Amino acid sequence: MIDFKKEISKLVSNQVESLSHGEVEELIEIPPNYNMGDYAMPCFKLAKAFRKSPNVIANEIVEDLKGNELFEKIENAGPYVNFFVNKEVFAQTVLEEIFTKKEKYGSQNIGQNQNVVIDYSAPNIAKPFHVGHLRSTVIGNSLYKIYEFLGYNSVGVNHLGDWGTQFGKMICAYKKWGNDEEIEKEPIKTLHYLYVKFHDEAEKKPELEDEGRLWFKKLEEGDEEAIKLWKWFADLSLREFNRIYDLLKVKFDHYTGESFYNDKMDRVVEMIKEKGILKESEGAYIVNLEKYDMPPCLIIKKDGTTIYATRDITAAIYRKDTFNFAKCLYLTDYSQNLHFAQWMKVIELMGFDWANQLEHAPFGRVSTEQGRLQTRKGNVILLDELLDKAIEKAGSLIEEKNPNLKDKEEVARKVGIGAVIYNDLSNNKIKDIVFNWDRMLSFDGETGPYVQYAHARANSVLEKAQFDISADVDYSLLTNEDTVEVIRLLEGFPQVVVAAMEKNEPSLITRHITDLAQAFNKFYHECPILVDEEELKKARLLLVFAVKNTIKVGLGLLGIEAPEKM
RNA sequence: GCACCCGUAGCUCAGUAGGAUAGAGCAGUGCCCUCCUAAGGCAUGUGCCGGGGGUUCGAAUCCUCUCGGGUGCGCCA
Repeated sequence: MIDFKKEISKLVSNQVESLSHGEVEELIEIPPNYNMGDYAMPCFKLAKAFRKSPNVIANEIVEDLKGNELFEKIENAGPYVNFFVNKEVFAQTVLEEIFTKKEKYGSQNIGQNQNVVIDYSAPNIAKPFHVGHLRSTVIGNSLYKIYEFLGYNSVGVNHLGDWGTQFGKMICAYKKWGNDEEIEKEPIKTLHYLYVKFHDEAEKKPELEDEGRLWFKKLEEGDEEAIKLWKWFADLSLREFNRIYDLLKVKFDHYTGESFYNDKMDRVVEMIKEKGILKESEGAYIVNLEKYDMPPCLIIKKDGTTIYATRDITAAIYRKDTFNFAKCLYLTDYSQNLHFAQWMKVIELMGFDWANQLEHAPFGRVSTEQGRLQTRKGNVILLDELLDKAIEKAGSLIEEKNPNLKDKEEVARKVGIGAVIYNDLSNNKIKDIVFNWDRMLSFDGETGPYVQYAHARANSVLEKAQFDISADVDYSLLTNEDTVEVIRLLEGFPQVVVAAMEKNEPSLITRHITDLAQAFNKFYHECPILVDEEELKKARLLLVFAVKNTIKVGLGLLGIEAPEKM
């Protein structure tokens, strides 16, 4: 595949001796408007070195570059040199590449099989799975696929919140008010009700708190009854979580939650102590981080028990030992920024040279118009409810628009879920989200269904054509503006995937395939595909194939399915 | 109080390793289905880019101050 940017750098650096390849490549940009060319090079920065005005320099470069077959025109526009690529060559290089690579278009072996551990989702046992948890789940799932696509070996870890004082409280509440039948019927709802009730009661009778802590102590000491109940709660919760993961098509390689590290923390605390950085303070043990402008990292609480930082440090060491990762990524909301900065600094202070391979990728928080999501106060939007509503809406739209569709239920699931995932992956992840049902269930404009629809349309044309697609077409037929715009977006896709990985930002892909769908819809409207002229039909079908293929790859990287029909 | 993040059109947001006239979608209005899926396309208006100052040939983008919102700051995770 010809890289036009590189070709320009080559040309210019050959002409202008004092400039290297790389230097030129950094200067090249894409003009705000295509009537100014496909690529442009501003000459301001050369003005000083050459002691000439940028306009004169641009003009001279243009004179030197005349007559290159890759470009139909190289023009001087004030201080800019504008490059217009040869559209035929451009179409050929892009479409041949896609036709050859197909579902691998955009993939690369950047990772060289190195392991990347991705820690995502991590819901709390016995608590409802609400829209707040959705973000970590879908962002992590998407990054999992993106890293794989770029040649890494992704390891997905669900670091379940399955340990802590809260489980002592749960057991206590269960012993007092629990009913097995109700729990089996609606596990999380009932368990969560018990948990809330416990807190309400504890406000009146504080001694309940002690009782809860006692049960947690029993749990930590391996008390048979406590363990049995804890395990029961965990199994019930997981069963419900898995229903959601199945709907979302999200998978994990490991479900090693917090409890997994119980017997591994002593050794790590010992290591911190040996390094001489563990200090006693106010009855607890900390690592002082004053030097790094951070509050201390708490390792051991006053009562001798561990805390989540201890578990995170332990888990990181375990993961390094087990997977020898090149990178370990954590997807949580930004309220944990300080926590991650602290314990990662501790890893560094422990002398682990891989500390810089740990990376926290924070995202924004979800709230409702009523304010923050609070499970305890009932201000939650449950994920099952959201997913069900989205699927239901997709279903009724199918009834309305395409009642003869096959596999209606399956398509409704793909479209409904697609809308929800897309919604979460469409903006920069750091932005907060105020949940809004109308927005979430909108299927028009920049939405998942819009992109899926473009894909289904493309597929439909290909099916109707009954034609063996080939890359042996007359590329001079693919040079009108609506067509070229589509090809430009196809061409840009691989770089966007890389950027999405580098910034841990799936939304870059979301935006790009939305633009592609948009350009395709326009092309579809303007340029009839199944025309009588065989050569034109053949050429356009190749383009349609390339679009369908690229949208499908892009959606796949987001964890969104692409129905063939909808 | 200190630290970090966010502030762009009525709403939701792109654009921020400085570059040419700041872009989409939604909402509103008006067109387009004898034509490959109208979940679509086309047209139409809107911007002290929160505000002041600075750096620069050039700032939504960098620096600084300031205002508004969010988050965090020792025994929850």
